[in-house]
Amino acid sequence: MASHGARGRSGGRPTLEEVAARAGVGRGTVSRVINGSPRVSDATRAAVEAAVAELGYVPNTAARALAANRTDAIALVVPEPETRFFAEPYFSDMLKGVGAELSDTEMQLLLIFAGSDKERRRLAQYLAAHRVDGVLLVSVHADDPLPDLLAQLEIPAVISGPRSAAETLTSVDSDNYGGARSAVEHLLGRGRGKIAHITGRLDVYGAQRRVDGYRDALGDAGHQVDERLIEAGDFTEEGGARAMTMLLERCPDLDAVFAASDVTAAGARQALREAGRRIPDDVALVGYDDSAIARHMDPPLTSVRQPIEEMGRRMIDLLLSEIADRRPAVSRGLEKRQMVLATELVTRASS
Amino acid sequence: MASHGARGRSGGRPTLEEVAARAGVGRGTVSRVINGSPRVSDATRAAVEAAVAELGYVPNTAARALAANRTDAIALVVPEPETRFFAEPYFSDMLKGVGAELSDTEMQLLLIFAGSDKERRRLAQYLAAHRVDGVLLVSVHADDPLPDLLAQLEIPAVISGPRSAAETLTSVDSDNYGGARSAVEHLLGRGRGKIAHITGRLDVYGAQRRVDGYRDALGDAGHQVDERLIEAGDFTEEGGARAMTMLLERCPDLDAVFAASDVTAAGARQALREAGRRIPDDVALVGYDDSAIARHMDPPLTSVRQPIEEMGRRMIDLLLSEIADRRPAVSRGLEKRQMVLATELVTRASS
DNA sequence: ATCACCTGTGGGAGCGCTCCCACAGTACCT
DNA sequence: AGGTACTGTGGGAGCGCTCCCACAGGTGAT
Repeated sequence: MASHGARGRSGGRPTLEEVAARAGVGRGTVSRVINGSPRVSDATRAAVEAAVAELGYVPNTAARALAANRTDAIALVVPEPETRFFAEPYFSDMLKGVGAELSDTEMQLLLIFAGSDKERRRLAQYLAAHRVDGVLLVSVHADDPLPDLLAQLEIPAVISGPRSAAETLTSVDSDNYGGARSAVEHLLGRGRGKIAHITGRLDVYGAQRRVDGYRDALGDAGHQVDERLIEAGDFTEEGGARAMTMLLERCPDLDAVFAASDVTAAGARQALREAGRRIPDDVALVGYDDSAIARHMDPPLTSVRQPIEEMGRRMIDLLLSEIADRRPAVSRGLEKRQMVLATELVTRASS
Repeated sequence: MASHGARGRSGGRPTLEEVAARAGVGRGTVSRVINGSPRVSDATRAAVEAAVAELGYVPNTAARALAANRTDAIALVVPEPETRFFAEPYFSDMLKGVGAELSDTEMQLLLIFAGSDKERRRLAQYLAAHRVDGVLLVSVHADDPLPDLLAQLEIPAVISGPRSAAETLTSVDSDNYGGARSAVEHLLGRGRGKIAHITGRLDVYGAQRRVDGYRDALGDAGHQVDERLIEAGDFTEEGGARAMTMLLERCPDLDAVFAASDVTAAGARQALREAGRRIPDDVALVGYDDSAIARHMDPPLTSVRQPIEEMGRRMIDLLLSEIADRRPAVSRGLEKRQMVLATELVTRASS
């Protein structure tokens, strides 16, 4: 009831027109002020700002979007079935970075799930309707058609984790190669000689890069890479346990394992226990992600930490600049659009 | 280039007007069809649908929002500094539920962080501008002004975790009282007699309810509640360790601990180890949340699982029905608007 | 004085929808 | 025959902005 009374005054929230009347200026001038145009005299600007404050004016997004043909919104597209992405710390950390970087802009963040076919069709409609100014893509598989759709629709997009070395989209990634190297070098430095590697899903580019880092770290240290010490995992605990079992069978004398994720390491630990190997006395173990699991494992797990929050921030930076570039029709050309951020090895009792 | 050719035809994406022309009907009729109005003949409907399909028409959200004064968007407001919420499994599970329930509606999901003051001011503006049709509120403290703001603006809202027994907002919660009871009853059933409780932050209503459940479970089993066996924690690992240390000092003969969260239990486990107590032989341990930590703890932790994904789904259900209720001006009155979902005890080796 | 060219400003047109009034057509009463 | 009451449809008005053209008034060159 109270609200009805309040609305009665002028029929709801103040409009730009009412602000103009109050400030004694035209509609165009108010628009210029709230959009930060420099072509307004100081006196006028002050008058408009006062009127805005007095009326508590807030621009109507829908009207603005309709008139200006932009949405001031970006979408974070999440491939839901990919539970790996939802796992701690990835998703929450990235969201923190994204949120932080977005907080001093006017941009909205839309969360879109693209797991099921139905959801994907809906997403395609969204994009076709240009309901967002830009898209953040995470955890995309090599054969996903989404990036091409985005390119075709000319929608600015940034991908986290490029699909391959030849990624065409702007991308942000952590240094999987360097991270793997640092893990292996750490183990070598601890005097370990027979270091095994349980890989991630090899259709994920980052997992491949970790294998590359593993190989090169060994090679550069003068070790011959023993293919029998490499076993494919899939980022899951079961996969880690399975791989570890096979490795122990093949090479009972291994003295260290570098796993492509903490969850994988947890599975490996299980298998090692069951085989009666002590960690780190018999076998040193290193994981990847520095998740809660690593901190709480027994013994606590040495792990490679990715700057995920920072990645989220950088993705927003790049996306916003792509959006800005596109607005004045002429793109600013080919800058360096593949960003790689350093990782950090967090040493704990497992190695 | 291809896309430019396609756009050239009529200057961009097809509009409702173009669909109308193509189908040989008026604008209003097309609007009725795409909004599912029953007042359209079957023949006309078919013609319009054909035209929509041929042109690949997708309604312009901005125009619709402007004309209809609704946004078809809801906001999930996240109090960011509250890292507890971001922790696994809470956030990701809830998001899964929310996403699933939203996937067969036209609603968009906006993620809004309301951590810093700046972000909160921005949020207030959002809400004042009615840029969303409804709000999902999670992890709200007793003294948060946000719920009142929402009520004042008459924006439909659903809260997860009521602020008190007298919560006025529609809420969805898990049965904290029952969950705690089941944990304590389980320990009693295992023959434990001196069961301690490390609480959560007591300014969180759910934490209070867990204390209530703990007390009543003991009382109903004919045990006198020993106040010295209750120690306040804060949902953190350090808090759990601190509380455990104090409990051991005060009551060295305790034989079980019910912790208000898995993280708290992890801290308690640390303190128990350092005091030389074996789990579960000397002291049984039960946590709350059934997080990754519980599964990977050594020994694996018995824990109370909350149906968080289900909570997300129910929140959306309730919110959508509130939004729908509000549309035809007359509210459908006071149904049961406080929903409580059952928990489940997951038994593992720690108890 | 005339012209050119700035800066600052007002306001019309139009973005693509929804809402609602008007009205033709049909059906069924009195 | 005239009334009343539907159903289905067309299209004007208007949502609150941005864009852009027009124009007033100032400044400095010719």
